[in-house]
Amino acid sequence: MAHPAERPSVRVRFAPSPTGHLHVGGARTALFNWLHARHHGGTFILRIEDTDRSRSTEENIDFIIEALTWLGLDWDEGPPAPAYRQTERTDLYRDHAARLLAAGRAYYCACPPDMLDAERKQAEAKKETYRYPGRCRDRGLTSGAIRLRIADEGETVVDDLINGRVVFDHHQLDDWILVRTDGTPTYNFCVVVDDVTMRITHVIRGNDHLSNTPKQILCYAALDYATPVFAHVSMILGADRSRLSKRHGAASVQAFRDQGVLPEAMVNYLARLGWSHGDQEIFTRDELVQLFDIEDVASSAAIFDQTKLSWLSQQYLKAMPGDRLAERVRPFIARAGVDGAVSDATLARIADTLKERASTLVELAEIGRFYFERPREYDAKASAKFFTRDGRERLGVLIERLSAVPDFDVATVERVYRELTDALGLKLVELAQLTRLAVTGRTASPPLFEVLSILGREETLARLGAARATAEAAA
RNA sequence: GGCCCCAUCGUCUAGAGGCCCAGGACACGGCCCUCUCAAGGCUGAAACACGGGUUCGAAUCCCGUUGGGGCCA
Repeated sequence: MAHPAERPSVRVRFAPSPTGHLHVGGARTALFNWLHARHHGGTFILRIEDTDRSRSTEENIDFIIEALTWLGLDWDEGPPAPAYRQTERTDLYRDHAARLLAAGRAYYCACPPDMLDAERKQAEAKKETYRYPGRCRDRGLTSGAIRLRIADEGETVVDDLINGRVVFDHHQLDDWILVRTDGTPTYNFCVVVDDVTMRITHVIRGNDHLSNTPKQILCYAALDYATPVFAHVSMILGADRSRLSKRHGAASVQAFRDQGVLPEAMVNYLARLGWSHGDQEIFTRDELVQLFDIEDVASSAAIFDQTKLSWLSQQYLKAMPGDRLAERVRPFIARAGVDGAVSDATLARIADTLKERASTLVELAEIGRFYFERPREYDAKASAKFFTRDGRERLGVLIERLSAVPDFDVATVERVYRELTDALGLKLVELAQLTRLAVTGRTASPPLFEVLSILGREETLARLGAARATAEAAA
């Protein structure tokens, strides 16, 4: 039995390339890393793989940081601290290449590209995997590209926490390039050096890197470093089973943030995509941390289902207390071009009536418009039905009664309607729909008495009066 | 093209040889509740890709086929 102290603590990293917004697939990988770290009380590291200078921008780095922050995936090491970007680590790559060279585990290669090209084409024509034949292995060159020397025979095994044992025959591998002739290190080499120097214990990343893993394992060995444990997470696909991209609709974290999906819902959805715990669908963050095990992640690809995300988002909306929801929705009301100048307390009441009718904050702001704006027009079909001579009279009676009532709380307003319904020999629905149309312009809204009470007596009477005028004009 | 990964309802998944003529959730249909719309409750339809093995017994193990995805300066 090993003492806890003897077991190295878990160190994981999320290493995105800042070439755009944070993709939901990347977000899920980040989440799994974060959960793994938090579950084991380990360290979560953010590293920026910005070696692709042409596509990496400062703006994109900010986007990624913003998205991770929004999701609540905090990192223990990483930017803005220095040395967590590949462009700041070039010395490390050079030093490691030099070490490999000195130890004879790597060598310079001066084969001209067109020669290599021709050989590759030839192999392809023969339906074989192209392997660099190792021509420069023992030439003792002192310049050119740097290649890793690997054994011609044998196999390299990736023991993957998600995919199990994956065997690669060395006949499929070759002396790959660590550093290009122009001195720039290749992706696979940077990753190894970074993971090794950051003492990463578990590499949790996308499935698209599984094929690169044997090369990397050989590089760890050449450097005399222990290999980390690997876990390759499947990709997220669009409805047509191709890799999820913008053409499938929203594919980035910020797109969902802008739609007004709650980050809690996003995290929950992403966690459930490929991972599960019995029949449970809704998890608090603490539950996820407690229950998550990388080995329970499914190996098959998953299709991103916006509909289910919406459902989850609504579940979170519904469960959120009005006052907290009010804070969240304010910016979305402003963005909808609505003058939402009401007190926090009123907005909280408003939010409570809206929250089970919307699945995003954008929707919520939209369906709540009527609280802030008087109807500009009335639903045509409904006004034909309700703005009749009878309707006009009933509006008159309502105005009279509601003016006379001592309070304007929900119970009082409801009592007025119940009594009036009885007195006129009507069904509640008839007066309710008439009023709803008058007050909101539509036939669907949150519970009417709540709405009237929130609007207040003055505003209610004004809207009722306007509707009556419209009804008169139409008659 | 070579190599690698994957394959349970439309979708996310449970299922680690008998508990499964396959369970849950989203979406969809019906009913109930109800001042409308929702929400909620009940309920219905819906899947082990195909073909061979192994085994007394396979969704579960093996092989192949098909399909999808990925990697290949």
